[in-house]
Amino acid sequence: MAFGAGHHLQLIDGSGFIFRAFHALPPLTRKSDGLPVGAVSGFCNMIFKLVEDAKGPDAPTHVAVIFDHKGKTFRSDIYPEYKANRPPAPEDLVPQFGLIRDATRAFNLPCIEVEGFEADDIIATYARLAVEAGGRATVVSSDKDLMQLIRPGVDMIDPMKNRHIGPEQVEEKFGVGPERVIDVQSLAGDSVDNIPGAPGIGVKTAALLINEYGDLDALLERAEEIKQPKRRQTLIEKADQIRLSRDLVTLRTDTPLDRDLDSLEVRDPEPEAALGFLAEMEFRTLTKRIAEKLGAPMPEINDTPKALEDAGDGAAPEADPALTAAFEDAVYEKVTDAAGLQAWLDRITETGHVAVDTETTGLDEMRADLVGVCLSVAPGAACYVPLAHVDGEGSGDLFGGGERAAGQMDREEALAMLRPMLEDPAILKIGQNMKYDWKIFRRYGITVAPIDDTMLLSYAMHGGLHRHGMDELSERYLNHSPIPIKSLLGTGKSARTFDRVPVDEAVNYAAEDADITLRLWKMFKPQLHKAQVTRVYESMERPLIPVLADMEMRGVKVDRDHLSRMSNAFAQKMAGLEAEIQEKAGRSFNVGSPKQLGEILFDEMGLEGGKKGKTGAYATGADVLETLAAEGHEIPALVLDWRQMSKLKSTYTDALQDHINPDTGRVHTSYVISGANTGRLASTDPNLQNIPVRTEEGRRIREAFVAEEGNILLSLDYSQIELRILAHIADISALKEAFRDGLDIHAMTASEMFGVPIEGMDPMVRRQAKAINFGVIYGISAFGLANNLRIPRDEAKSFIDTYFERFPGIRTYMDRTVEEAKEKGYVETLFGRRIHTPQINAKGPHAGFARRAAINAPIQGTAADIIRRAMVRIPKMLAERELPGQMLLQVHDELIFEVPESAADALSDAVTEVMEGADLPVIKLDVPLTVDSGRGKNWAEAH
DNA sequence: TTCTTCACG
DNA sequence: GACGTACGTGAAGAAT
Repeated sequence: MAFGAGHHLQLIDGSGFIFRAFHALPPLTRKSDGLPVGAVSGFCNMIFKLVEDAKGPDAPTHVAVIFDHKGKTFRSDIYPEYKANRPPAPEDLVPQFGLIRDATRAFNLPCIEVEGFEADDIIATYARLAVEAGGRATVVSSDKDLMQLIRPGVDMIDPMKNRHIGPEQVEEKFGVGPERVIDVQSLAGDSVDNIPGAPGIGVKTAALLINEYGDLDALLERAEEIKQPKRRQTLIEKADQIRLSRDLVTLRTDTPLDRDLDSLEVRDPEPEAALGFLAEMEFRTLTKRIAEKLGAPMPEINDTPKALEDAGDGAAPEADPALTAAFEDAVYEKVTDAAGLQAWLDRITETGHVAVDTETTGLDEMRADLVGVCLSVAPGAACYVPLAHVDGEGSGDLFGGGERAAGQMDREEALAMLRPMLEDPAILKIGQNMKYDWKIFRRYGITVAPIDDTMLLSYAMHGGLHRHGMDELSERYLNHSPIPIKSLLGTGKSARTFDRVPVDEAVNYAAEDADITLRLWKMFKPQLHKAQVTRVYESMERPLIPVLADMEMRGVKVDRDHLSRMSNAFAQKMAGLEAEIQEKAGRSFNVGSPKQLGEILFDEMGLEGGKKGKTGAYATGADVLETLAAEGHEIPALVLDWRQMSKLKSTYTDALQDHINPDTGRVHTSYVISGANTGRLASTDPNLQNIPVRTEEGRRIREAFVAEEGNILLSLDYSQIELRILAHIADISALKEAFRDGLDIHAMTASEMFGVPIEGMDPMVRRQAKAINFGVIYGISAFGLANNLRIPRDEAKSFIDTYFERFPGIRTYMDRTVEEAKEKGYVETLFGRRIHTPQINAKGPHAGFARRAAINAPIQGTAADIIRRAMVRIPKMLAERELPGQMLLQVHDELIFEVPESAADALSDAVTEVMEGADLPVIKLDVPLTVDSGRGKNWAEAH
């Protein structure tokens, strides 16, 4: 039945409630892990009360919970300063935004937001629609801005005070009736929202004037008649500003809406979902009350403080049988037409979340084409939408094949249908390695949001225990081995691309991936809080996806000719060296073969110092060859030269040319968010985090990384960030002071250790101190230091002893960290990232590795966290300040930007500010973070 | 597929 | 007492 007379729409101002409840209610945290849930609790109580009260003739027949969409609204376009002086949301409130949306869905209530509009506009629009349809509406809010909506058919309830707001209350507040509220607000302005109004006129005066002249237009027209000179002048001079204020305070009643009134019909809550959520929040009383009300059994609540629980033994958590059961029984549907797809979209709207997976023609997101899309809404319930399969089994050649396969939707039509769902802020899109799918959709003009990523959920919770690929996660947590992609595509020469896989074969593989992703999400998401890594995931993993995707899609311009010229030069030099080496060796052999080289040097030539490794081959690494060269042998020195040329040519000057995208002329790397255990990123295809810099010849490769015409490359890097973090974590006051005073940290260390003055210090002494400083970060050992400094081991040991004597805090830190790892099974960064250390209690040589890794992880990991935090903030900041220029690359402690020359100074200052403050507000380091910068037409100049 | 080597922070 | 080590990565080429 269509919404109309007799129907009653309840519009709940979700966003308004969040802020009011957060500030009005005492702080409340979840017992097991300290997650702030005060506003969530208040919200659930309110919802419960509304449901309770909703009996009898006044009961709402339709209901919706409305939220502000994040980001700017149309009001900022009219007036850029609108809400510009709003401070960011309190740290404890941020995680509750998402939780309250979760709560809404758990209670089976529609959760509505619209990009570019405020919740108030949506409420105003629905209220208008309800009245026009002959029904009525009740606004549930404490926000005075909504009082302008009150009229016959539109009521208001204050959920905080639990009282009705009618014309009398409005009169009390504004001195006028609801229909004149806009006029008063336009004059009085609002300092919270930064609405200017008429200077010097507050609500009292505004009401007086409006009551005297009837309405705002009349007042402005007859402003000359005002007796008080000051007031008169203001109203005449500021008429435009007052009209602008009116545009800002007037709520829009034409907000574009995805859902019509009928779709908001009241649905009964599903006890399982609602109680499950409440139990997860550990609201004992409320869970009990609602369980009774719904006539459902009280779920078990485990609120044992996490610290008391045995954690991190590496064992897989017990799986919910619903998630692991019966992959064989799953029925995967092939969607071939619009009606079929619409049915799935309807299911998704109802569920509020969906697992999404794309199938493409290749692994390079910048070049691969979309072949199909899979969707899953529940375990075992998934579909595949084939879009671009071609016929012709095994005929990727010139003849036959290439015909579009039958029974597929048109790609544009399907994407047009999927787009609203993929961009709907109220529908969560879940992916495994979502950055990949995000980029694919982005190339078709769709920006997927909001998103969750099972790979990153696993990374946040299980970092260090195992890798986070889908096959691994599925086997480990779902006890199911997915269909290998190779069984469809084949391997080697006979491999085909996914579009050549027959549709019916593709359905099961593709849909299974979406199914697995959904099951993993259902298992992982509720565990996030218990693992106490919600903040890590929410602030350093999830928001990084679009940031990195943008960087990768932008790419960096590379000068092919420069690389090509270098390749030729290297080829010539190598040929010369090769001839010389073979001549001196007396026979020809493969200079690139360590095995053959070892045999030449140590067997045929009989050089000393040949050591065989565990595979029985001689070691011929650079350190071995350097020792031999220093003894005066020619071949090792020549081989070292040859190796350098060979490395630079094959890995860089040749390979980078192949990575230049023909469409963009730029190189697009991929960052692996979950690649490194410590929280660092990894860069692949190509790796742009190991472009040479340490040798003169290698550095010239950086000249090939250039800025577009009129732009420059800007490099900003953290100075000594890991040592600063060490100084903070280990609380070494001498180091902290040195950093605060901007001293040369290695010289200072040497001075402290050896009692020599910094002035006129022997560079060798400083070098040794530097090696020790770095060694400490790596979990120092006498052997390693001796190797690095090429000094006897006992000498290295005495250095270390001296160091520990002078800085006893370092040893305390190392012992404490190893102890923590043994006890808990993980170590933590300052921002709460957990790195598991499953090998820490091992015996044998493994133990040493694990020990040093545990010592290093909090230091390297904290540095990685800091730059991640900066990277998440930078694009927002650049957009807010309207600074041109873009972030291109990250190299662990360095960010590289491309920026118009004219904006370089401004961008450099702004980014430096963000980077240097990236530890705030979660923690405040005892040492300053400092950022150095460089710039130039190419990366060599910028570094 | 595994090992060795070497590029980076 | 011997083992065999600096931490974290990815790519190329040879060997298996």
